Amino acid sequence: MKDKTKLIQDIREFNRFYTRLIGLLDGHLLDSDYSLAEARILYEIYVGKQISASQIVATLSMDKGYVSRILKKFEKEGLINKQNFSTDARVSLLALSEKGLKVFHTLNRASHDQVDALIAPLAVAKQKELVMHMQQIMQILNGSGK
Amino acid sequence: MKDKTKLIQDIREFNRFYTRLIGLLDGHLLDSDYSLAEARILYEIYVGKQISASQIVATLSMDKGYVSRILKKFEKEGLINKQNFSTDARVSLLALSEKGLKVFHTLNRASHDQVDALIAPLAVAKQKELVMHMQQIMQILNGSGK
DNA sequence: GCTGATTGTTGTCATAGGCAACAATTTATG
DNA sequence: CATAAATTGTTGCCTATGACAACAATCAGC
Repeated sequence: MKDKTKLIQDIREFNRFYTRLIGLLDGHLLDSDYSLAEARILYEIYVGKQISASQIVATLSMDKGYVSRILKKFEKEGLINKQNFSTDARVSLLALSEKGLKVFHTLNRASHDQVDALIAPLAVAKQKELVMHMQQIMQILNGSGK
Repeated sequence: MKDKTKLIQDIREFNRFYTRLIGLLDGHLLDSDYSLAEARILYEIYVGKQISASQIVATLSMDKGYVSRILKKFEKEGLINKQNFSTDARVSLLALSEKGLKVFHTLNRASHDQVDALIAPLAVAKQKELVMHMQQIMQILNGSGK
């Protein structure tokens, strides 16, 4: 069982590597008016279509007070619409407004371009290999690539 | 060139996946007395053996004022030793003290155990596959797996 | 020797974001 | 059915995070 330690060390090396990479991507991205947390929440609302605050809290592992404040800000800026959830009066279902969609697309484009620049130097075959490895990792770690 | 967009989307999905994963690992880890930034700096000093503050700033992409303060705290707590660098009076070379090593090993062990728990459910063959994919990704992205 | 770059320190400040108390509601349990 | 326990979301409070700029000391190049 000695080389289990080696495996773990290798994984942690990758974690450090990817922490740095994501840090660079996210960091440069944030010349926008929105924080990383805000961008992630915006993304969750976008894909969730009709999503509750507690779902966002769960999937992003964020503090519910923090999320509540950000959502309030979004609402004040007119980025989201709230809608009552039929069977539970405590929850509202959130969706992006037109303006919210515009902001999302702006951030989305910037993030897209970041990744584009990252893989631009690679041959297309390498790019495909890269994605394949990523999907394999997701599949191994949680049993689903999607 | 339509499927370059698809590739980029897949990469970004992996980035979100791994952001969440690292967030969970790091988050749970921080029941310690040290912040994530402090742990990362401690790690850099550990592997760098004799490392300067500016090197830490460069490799971790952190603000130099921020790093300076953390190093001052480390020094006050007796975690590191400073040593004059022969050919440049501005820089000090940093190394972990005995106490610093102890703290590092504590954090290191906790981080190790986190990863251990993560891969524990997997068959050994799957664990090896996982590491292989990670190393491939590092190699593709920066031309070196180490 | 002077000018510009580099290393590190410090002051200042905005914000991020955790924690706990709370009201409103829903669910479970007797 | 009534009461207890759990859940959703809001808010107050507070500390740590971490950016930015000004600065002194030193170093490198012309």
